[in-house]
Amino acid sequence: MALPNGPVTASSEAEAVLFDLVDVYDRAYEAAAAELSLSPAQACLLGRLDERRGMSALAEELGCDASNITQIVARLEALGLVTREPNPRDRRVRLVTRTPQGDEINHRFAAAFTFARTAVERLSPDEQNQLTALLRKALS
Amino acid sequence: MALPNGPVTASSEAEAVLFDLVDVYDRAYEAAAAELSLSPAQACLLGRLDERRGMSALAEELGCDASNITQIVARLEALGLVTREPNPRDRRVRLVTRTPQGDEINHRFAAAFTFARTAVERLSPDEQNQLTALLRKALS
DNA sequence: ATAGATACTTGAGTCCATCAAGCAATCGTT
DNA sequence: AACGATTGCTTGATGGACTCAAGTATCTAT
Repeated sequence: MALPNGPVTASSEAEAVLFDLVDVYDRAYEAAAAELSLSPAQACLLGRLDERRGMSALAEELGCDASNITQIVARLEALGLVTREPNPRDRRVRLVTRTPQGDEINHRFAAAFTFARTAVERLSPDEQNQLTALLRKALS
Repeated sequence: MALPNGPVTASSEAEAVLFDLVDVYDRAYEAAAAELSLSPAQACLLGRLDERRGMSALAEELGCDASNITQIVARLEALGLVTREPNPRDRRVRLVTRTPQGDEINHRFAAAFTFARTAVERLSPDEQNQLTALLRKALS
């Protein structure tokens, strides 16, 4: 389990609840990945492959170094969840695609990561809209 | 930068905003730590030392293995931010304490991690209460 | 006094992450 | 068409976080 990203001292109740949320969310994500023997990074990457993508596109999207993607994709490939095919239109690019097995695992991961969904579902539709509006404002 | 913990597909707008929040929060935490040349785990641990604690207390509080704490504390000690003193009442225990320098760094980290604070401050007091209530309900 | 629990460390192994260096393919310019 | 620069990716090295298994020292309970 990754250590939580807690504030040193919360300056308000809202801030404390925010921290709780982030912590529980991250742990739930990690736990869901672990159920399928994936690391969070692997689960994340697998989830971004609804369309095939080049490695640098993934690196940019995920905000990390390309060589990091190389490693993670290599492990996913070794697990049979992903393939790397050359792009005929630009032979520098290697297109990453989920295998059928990768689709299956990705689907099961989506089912296992219930946290965000069930949290939202504890709220009425009205409350969901309020929450969305408040968070959007807080994030702006 | 750690890869984000995004849901495979968001089932609602609220869920998508939740994910955004977590992602931005985590990145801000990491960036604040990086400003002080700390890893997120180091910043987190340093923040838990307002009172001195034994290693296993820290491990339990943070939800990880004791040997992980040993390592992180060793690095913080090498940086001069923390000391390990034997507990005279139980010589198995090694009490971890922030040094004055550790206090200073911890204080600067708290100042650097503005994300949660400023996000909350974009809301009126009323809205802050609403948000707190909604998140509490969602987390229950 | 001894057996068992507790606190911590060490060592080995995996993964994530970053940086520097390198190769191959493409692009832009002339 | 050819050259240099850029782009896409990989490799190798390094470091931190994390886990597990094994080990030592101390404490507790009987």
